[in-house]
Amino acid sequence: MEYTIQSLASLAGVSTRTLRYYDEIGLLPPARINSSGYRIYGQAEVNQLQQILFYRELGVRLDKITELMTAPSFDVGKALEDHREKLIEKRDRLNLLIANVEKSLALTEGRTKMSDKEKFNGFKKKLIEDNEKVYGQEVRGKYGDEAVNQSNAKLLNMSQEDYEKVTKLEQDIRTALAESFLTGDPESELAQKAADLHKQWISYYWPQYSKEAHAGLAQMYVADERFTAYYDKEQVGTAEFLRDAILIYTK
Amino acid sequence: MEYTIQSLASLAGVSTRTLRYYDEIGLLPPARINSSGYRIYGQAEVNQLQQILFYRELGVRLDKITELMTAPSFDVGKALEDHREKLIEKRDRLNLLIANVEKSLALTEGRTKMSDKEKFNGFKKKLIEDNEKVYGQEVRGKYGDEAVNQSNAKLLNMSQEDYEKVTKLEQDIRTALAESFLTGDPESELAQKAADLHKQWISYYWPQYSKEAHAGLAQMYVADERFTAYYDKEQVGTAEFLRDAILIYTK
DNA sequence: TTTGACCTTTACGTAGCGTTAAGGTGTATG
DNA sequence: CATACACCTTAACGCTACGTAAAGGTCAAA
Repeated sequence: MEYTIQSLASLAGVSTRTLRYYDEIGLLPPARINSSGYRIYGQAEVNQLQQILFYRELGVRLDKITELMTAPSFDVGKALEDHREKLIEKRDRLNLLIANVEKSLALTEGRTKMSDKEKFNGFKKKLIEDNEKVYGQEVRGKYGDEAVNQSNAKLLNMSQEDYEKVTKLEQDIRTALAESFLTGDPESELAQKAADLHKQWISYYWPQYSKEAHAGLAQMYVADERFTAYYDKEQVGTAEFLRDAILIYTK
Repeated sequence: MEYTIQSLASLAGVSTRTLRYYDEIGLLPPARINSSGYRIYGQAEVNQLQQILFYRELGVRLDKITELMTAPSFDVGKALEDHREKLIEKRDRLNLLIANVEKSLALTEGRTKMSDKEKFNGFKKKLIEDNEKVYGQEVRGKYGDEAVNQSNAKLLNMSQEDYEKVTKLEQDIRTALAESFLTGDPESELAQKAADLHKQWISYYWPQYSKEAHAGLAQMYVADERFTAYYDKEQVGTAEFLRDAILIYTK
């Protein structure tokens, strides 16, 4: 299949000016020039353009792309794998930004607090600076990075202060629960304190607190074995006890 | 908290040149100038800068940003919601690109075929062209409040029949989730199906279903490591993916 | 008092095109 | 046949969002 400049441009979603410019700088010369001086592109150019657009999407400068693609060691398969990795990183960054915007929304509604540092989560793009390392060199970390990335994402989104509070709340809940469980009375002051702590705790994670949802979660603490196992770890029956305390609390 | 130009720059991950330029074009003048002529930024400027960076991330031109943010009708909450929407669109585009690169990889290995048109999937960005529509206009569809489900409270004790249904639902969710995760797109039909199945599932436990509570639970799926561990057991990132799917589902 | 990390303004440079302008080519239609 | 019209060409200037000096004030610590 052969393409004129416009047909290739509209195929790829770029302007004809862009294609002429890429020709001008030697990044993507057409396969041939016909008798009227028209640029004619072929299959190889289609594939090269795709490569170029991947690099461009990742913020690589055009002269760098030229350098990379004209190198004798250029390996399409390897390049594609690099693209994949970088695109996933970029998506992760976007996920951070989305988490950021969501927390900022909660902030405007007074549902949470946010440190100034948090407000710029996801914006700092070492990504582009790192392009040289990634595309210039061979070595890269393994896929384990992704797991680390994602687990960090949730912590990053929480200020250090918040994180400490949440951790302390978890501890307090466990203590209050263990003690009040001994009384056997979910209406007792201590059991209700545990329920209240629990409310505070979920308030860190939920966009807005409601009694119904809290009660619903309590039901699930018994229905869902994941929870049951967690709460009953020390003492069988604790999950059920907490559920009862919360049901009373939210009544 | 007050910031000098450099402290704000490093906080936000931009250059001091950028901040001076933003001052120069009237996009972000400092809160005040001290006796030595230094720019001093305050809390309001921190928040404005965050807004600016969101717009910039989405490819909005600086003069347009100035125009938007100095308008008397500018509403931070509304802007943030727009950001969220556009960021999600951008992430969707990235997911397309990732799918594209993966298919291209398969192509180089001779495992598949690919039309020239497919090769540019995800590159065409109507995104930026649409910015005016999204940011230029005021009116946005307000998501209509769904009539509250006034059904009776669910009984904790399930019938044998219910139990089987619930067990099957759990299995279905896992399957739908695992499959849709591969697409990487929480808006995909399959991912939304998973979210719907999840709704049915919690409806067995909750006294009444509400979108807010559902969304809240979704948040917790990422925030609470018990859930995260459960969903990420087979595939890291699944909890996050489910959260995104539910957040879209409940929007 | 000197160092060195800050800050200032001014000004020129740049990447990656967008946008005319002035003109040639190809073909379908009156 | 001509003429309209959608294509193509080169040339050249313009633009955005800064990067990068250069030349010089400010300020806390040594």
